[in-house]
Amino acid sequence: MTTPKRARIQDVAEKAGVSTMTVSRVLNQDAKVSDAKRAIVMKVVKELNYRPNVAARRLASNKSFFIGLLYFDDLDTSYLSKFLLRGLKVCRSTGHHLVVDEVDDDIDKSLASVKELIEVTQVDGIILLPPICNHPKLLTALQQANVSFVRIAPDTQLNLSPYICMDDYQASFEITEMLIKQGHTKIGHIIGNPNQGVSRLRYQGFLDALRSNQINVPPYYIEQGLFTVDSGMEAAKKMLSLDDKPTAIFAANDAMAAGVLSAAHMGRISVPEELSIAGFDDGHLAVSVSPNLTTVRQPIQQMAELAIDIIASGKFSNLSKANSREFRNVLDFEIVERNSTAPVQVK
Amino acid sequence: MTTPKRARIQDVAEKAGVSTMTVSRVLNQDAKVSDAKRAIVMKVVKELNYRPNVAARRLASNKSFFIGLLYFDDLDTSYLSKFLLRGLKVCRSTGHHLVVDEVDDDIDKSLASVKELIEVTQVDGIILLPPICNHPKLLTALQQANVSFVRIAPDTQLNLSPYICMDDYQASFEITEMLIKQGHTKIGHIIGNPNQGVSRLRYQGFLDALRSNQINVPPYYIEQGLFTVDSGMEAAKKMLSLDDKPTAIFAANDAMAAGVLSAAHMGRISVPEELSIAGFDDGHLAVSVSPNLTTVRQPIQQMAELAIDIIASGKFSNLSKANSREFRNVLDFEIVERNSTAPVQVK
DNA sequence: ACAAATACTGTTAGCGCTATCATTTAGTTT
DNA sequence: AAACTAAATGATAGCGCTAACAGTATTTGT
Repeated sequence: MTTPKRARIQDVAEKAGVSTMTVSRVLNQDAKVSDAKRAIVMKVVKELNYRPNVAARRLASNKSFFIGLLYFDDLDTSYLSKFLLRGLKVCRSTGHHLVVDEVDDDIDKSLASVKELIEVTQVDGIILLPPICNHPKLLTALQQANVSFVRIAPDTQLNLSPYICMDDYQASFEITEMLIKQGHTKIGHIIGNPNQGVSRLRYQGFLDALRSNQINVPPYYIEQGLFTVDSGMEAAKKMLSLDDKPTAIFAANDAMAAGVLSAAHMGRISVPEELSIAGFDDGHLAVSVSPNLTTVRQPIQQMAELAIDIIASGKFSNLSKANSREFRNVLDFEIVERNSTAPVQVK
Repeated sequence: MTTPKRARIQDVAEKAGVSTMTVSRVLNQDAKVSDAKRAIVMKVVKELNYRPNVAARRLASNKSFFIGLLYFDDLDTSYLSKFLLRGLKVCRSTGHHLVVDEVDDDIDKSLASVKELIEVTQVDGIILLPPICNHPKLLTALQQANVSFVRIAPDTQLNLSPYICMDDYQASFEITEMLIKQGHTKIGHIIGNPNQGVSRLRYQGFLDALRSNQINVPPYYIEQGLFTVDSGMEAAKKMLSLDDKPTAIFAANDAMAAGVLSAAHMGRISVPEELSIAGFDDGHLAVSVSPNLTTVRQPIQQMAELAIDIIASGKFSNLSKANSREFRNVLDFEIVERNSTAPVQVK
């Protein structure tokens, strides 16, 4: 019965012929270690398959190793779960612990809950998902509590904290151009919830793609939506009841695109033959409807990794300078072509 | 600048006039404490707003306070995220930490990953979501590793571990009866993935509801599906191309019901006027399609709470006896009526 | 009434790691 | 080369909690 006891820092220290502190320093990226010792320590760590005991480290260092994750209650579960799962995975490797909390419209109650969370868990930092990453009261509260935070896809006060986003404008531009390349000129757009900045960016990208291709669309090809399935359906119903129907509709997210699809079904309009539909997000809804949606894939997992890395590595102090390279992180997106779009049918 | 330092166990002990061990015992539900001392300790804990330091507790008790959560990669994200979010919430209150891992078809690789997880994190227990809670190799591996585990909705080897489920048969029976009460007699059913036991149970509930209402349906009203949107659509296409169409279709999950809906749209069949559709699960898909689906709500959150409680409380030793009350947990479901079902139209 | 079992409470010694400060070594200056 | 500074390393003392055992009070049995 050989119980393969876990190696402790002392075992590593002894085998490497150094003190435990030196091992600790190597493991914590402390600069003050000679390259020679660093190398041998690393070697022994590998050999012994040593992994620091998180609890001991936490106890001794008085850091919580907790990271808060705040999201708004109407956030798409697909977005959330992608972020969460990757986040949990990264946390596992760094020994951190995600503390997830929901924020809702009752802002006072939510603020209280967030404060409680901070106090109880002593989080090392907080990640704010959209759209609450723009909530002024919340941001103020976090600053007052003196907690570091990283925001995902914020659209206001960009100098307030490090943030991670993708280029919504560019993605929107490109997916619109894709429709144009397929021969579409009558392209409609359903704008997202006006409370969220991305709606504006996506709308702008759409407009600019049209302009740079010398295409004009009439005002009734533009509808205001709310990022919900229903709002997309309503908007599409209007457009599709026109005599001069669009041949393609680009909705600012997948949920609204799904709504467009429903409207098309009801109106006996076949997709993609008579109408191409493009969405945005690539959540799981995109492949749950038929036909599957052409859409923009957001790099959610990468965002999660980066966000946690920023907090976990404690890069915050240097990041306060809003100009640091790591302060603004703009990640790449990907356009996913599926069956809801096709070249215009020539009659 | 009064930094409201966190109270330690010693502060509580002193104020309560007892030793730290007594406080510890009270906090850890140890029986051997007099009611009088227990009461005063509790009182002081409240007064001081004392919360045990998780790291210290973990270090001293040599328990990991980690709980593993294993899921299969094609599990509906809505199911997963519901479970996860509630689980994380409960964990926060108990000081535990969820470690989530995905299992896929490559069973050997997955087993290795699970073993690694167990070794690295020293989990106190593992929660298995369906359908992997039935995987023989995995179960064997866990037993060999001597890890406690709780299964959610298992359908084989029920004596192997504590489990939590709902009465799929009964729910299926009731939702079918609901259709019958609405006047439907031509009711179709799409069976779920035959690899998952719940498919059988739901099918059986459907059949028995018909039988107990003296309704007969022809064999071509029953189709085999795979729990996917596509399989539901294909199955529905067949049924809806019959001369003698059903007036209602009950699909064994929401994804297939969404497929039925797509098929109906394509076939220009209006829902619910000409066809009622019922699903099962009440994931977020149920309200993303139009019309929203009538379905069965699974008590996922409750399952998560219970599962974690079982592991966190370490009730395992006594639970080994398969007959213990806490071993088998069957929770209540709820039938959610939405707009995809309606009384039969009289012609 | 006294031994023996039982119920309760306290004492002590770490758990594995890092902060802090003391010490040693290497590098510079004059 | 002595005197000083800076860099690298080590020794020590906990972090806050619980396991293990040692008591002390209470109850039970005979």
